[in-house]
Amino acid sequence: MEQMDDIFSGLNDRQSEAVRNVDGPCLVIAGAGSGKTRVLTYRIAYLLSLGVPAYNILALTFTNKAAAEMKERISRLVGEDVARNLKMGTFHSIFAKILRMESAALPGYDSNFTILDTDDVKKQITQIITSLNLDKDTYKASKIASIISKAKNDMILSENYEGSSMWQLDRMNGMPAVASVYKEYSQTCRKTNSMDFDDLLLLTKLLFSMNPAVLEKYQRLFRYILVDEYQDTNSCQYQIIRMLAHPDNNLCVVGDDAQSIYSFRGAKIENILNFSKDYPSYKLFKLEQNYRSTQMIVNAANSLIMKNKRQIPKKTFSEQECGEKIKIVETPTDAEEGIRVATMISSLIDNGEQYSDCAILYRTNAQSRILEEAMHKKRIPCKIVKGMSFFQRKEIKDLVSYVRVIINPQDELALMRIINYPARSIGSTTVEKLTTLAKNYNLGLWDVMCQVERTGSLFPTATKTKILGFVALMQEFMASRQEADAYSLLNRIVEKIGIREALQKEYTHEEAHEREQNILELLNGAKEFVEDELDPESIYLHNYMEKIALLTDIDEEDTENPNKVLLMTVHAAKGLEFKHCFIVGMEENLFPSLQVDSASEREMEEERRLFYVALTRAKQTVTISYALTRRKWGDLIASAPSRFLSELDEEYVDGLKKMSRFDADTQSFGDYSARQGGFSSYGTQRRGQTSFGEHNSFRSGGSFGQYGASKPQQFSSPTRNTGFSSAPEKPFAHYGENTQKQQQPQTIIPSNPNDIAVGQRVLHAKFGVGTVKEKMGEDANMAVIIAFNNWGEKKLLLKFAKLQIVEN
DNA sequence: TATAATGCCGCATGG
DNA sequence: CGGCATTATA
Repeated sequence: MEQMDDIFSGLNDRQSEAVRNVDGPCLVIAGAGSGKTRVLTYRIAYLLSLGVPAYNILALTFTNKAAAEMKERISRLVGEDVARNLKMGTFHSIFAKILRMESAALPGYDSNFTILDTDDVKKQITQIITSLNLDKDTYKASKIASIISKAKNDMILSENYEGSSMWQLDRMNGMPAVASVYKEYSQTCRKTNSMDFDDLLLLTKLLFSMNPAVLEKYQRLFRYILVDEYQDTNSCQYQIIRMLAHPDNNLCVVGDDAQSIYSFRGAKIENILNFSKDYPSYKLFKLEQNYRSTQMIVNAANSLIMKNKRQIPKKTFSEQECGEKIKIVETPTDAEEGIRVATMISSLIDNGEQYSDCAILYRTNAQSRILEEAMHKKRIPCKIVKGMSFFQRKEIKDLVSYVRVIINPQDELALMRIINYPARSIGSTTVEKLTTLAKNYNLGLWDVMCQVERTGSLFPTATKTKILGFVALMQEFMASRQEADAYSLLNRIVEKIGIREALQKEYTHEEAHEREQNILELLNGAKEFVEDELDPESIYLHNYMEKIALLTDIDEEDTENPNKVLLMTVHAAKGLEFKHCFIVGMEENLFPSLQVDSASEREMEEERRLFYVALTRAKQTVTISYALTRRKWGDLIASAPSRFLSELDEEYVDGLKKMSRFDADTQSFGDYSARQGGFSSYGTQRRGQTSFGEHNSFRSGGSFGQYGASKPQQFSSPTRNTGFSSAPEKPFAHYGENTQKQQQPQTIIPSNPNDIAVGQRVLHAKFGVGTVKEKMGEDANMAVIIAFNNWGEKKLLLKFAKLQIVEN
């Protein structure tokens, strides 16, 4: 216990209470940078010190990174020997292990099931859509995949899908056959002994709810449960936790509702908001002191997040230095934005900072390329985190597919991938015949291949020989998978199938070399895995596969120069911290994303939380930038500053005032377009998105004043420099109305703009009724300032505003 | 059957 | 623009 006293001396009072309170339900609201991981690890150490066996403690995280960090920190506290026995890992990995153990209770599955990644799922669904003769334009695989995923997150099984509200929605959207695709997909998964990521959760939920004895076994095993990032749990995870914690409810959930950013994959912020209802005897601990960021950053972030209505009240604060104000930077183009950021980083370096002190955060991965280019231009070493995941690379997927088939021969996605790669003359006609046979005899593709001798004269002898040769090759691997360790077997596979030779043939020298390096890296990973594994029973290929199936990236920092600027999405940055953060692309239709429905408060609040996450990654400085124009699919489009910028309290921000107003008088936007010269060229218009060119239109939502109508708009005037209204004098003066009233768009019969006069009462689709205060500019640039009842004064361009004169 | 050429479509966010 | 799937051609 003396050791424990030391531990407590490193904690503040709140943290210490949260650590000591081990019995019963407990909710720890951990603000950004408040020492969340510290509390979790110390709590586990404390439990161990009380005599709770390690194997009785279950700790669930969302990311491998978080799990690894926690493992390491606990090992340091209690030693590796003890820490090894903790049940700690991501939801997906822990549940996958349980499902393998209990596969006997899962109809259709055995313990060797394959875990499908998103690409596999899409491929599988594409096949099903084709086989059901559905129109692949109406039924887009990615869309269907996300519908099915959503159904699974909401625990709607394929057999119950028909008649559900989702099914009704499909019908309204002209996709009544999603139900059949879902059914067929589930059957295929079972037939091929495969599960997707959602199944790992859903099937665990089903396993427990349908097998009380199994559930009880795990309830007894997991006597103390800790859940990290509870605000990101979905319905499935929530239910499983609830079941497992029963009846003692020694459940400690840690999270921050202000950082809930995963609703797109089913996370329900209600889970954390309603914890008190689910567990009335719960204890609440709020960690509100931020040890990471300057006061300026914490205050600015608070000023933003207070705009969200749905949240647990808390006041985070910092006792660090006051710090510099947040800087806002405007550039004419996205390319220049990158250069500006690079220049700023260079001057930080000149002042003695390290590259690794800096991170560039963006909303979408698509932004990474141009930033990377800018870094290269300015000779700044950088690394894109998760640009393309290691395991997504073609050569790795190919090799992994061999492993998948060796472990699970029913895995047809993998089998199809490798059946003729590297080329072995089993072409598409042959494969087609084989799949037809499989269908007719209701067998797996692999089974048919094994029995190809019995197919009479269907195949030429040469073809039969090829097939049998492949079968023999694979069987040889299968036979040794319990004997040879993962590394030696993988090595043998690489040699025998001749994948390196195939790469040499396929690609140029350099590219082939790079791809070979990736293969070698996978081999190295396997070698490390085998060497590090202490349990001699867990060094086999399926053990390694289990590990990598749930990995999305590989750590390669150890050997390389770690002093690099990191580029990543805000989502990827969650949980990390950097001395200097550059948040780029802070524009309407990018951040907040184009995809979010401006009218949906729920979605907008999540975007705001995402911005909050971005801000709170920084320890010392935050620089936010946006570009006035941006290339998308090669087309130039206009952007307006993000509405979130105006939501930051001016007190903590530099540059808010200087932001581009685009108003008629300054001609600022016109200047840019002239200088860029790009606007006058002809672009193409696709799918309702407009680019500069034939319509000289732009899809920006306009400025703060107009953001209610921020979806891409099409304007038909050749002048574009005045397409934005000016920012309101007091950006937040009318905030309350903005978020609280979801006004129904009103039907507007636009009056002749020439009839609009000062003093007149007018109706606007978004802003409702207001009085015309001032009329300015001339002709096409004619603008009016209108005082709206609920939205304050707005400056609108007459030709776009669609105003209806209201008779008094 | 293998490779080159063309065409289409995508940009959320991730385990 | 760039990746991937389908088609054209040898």
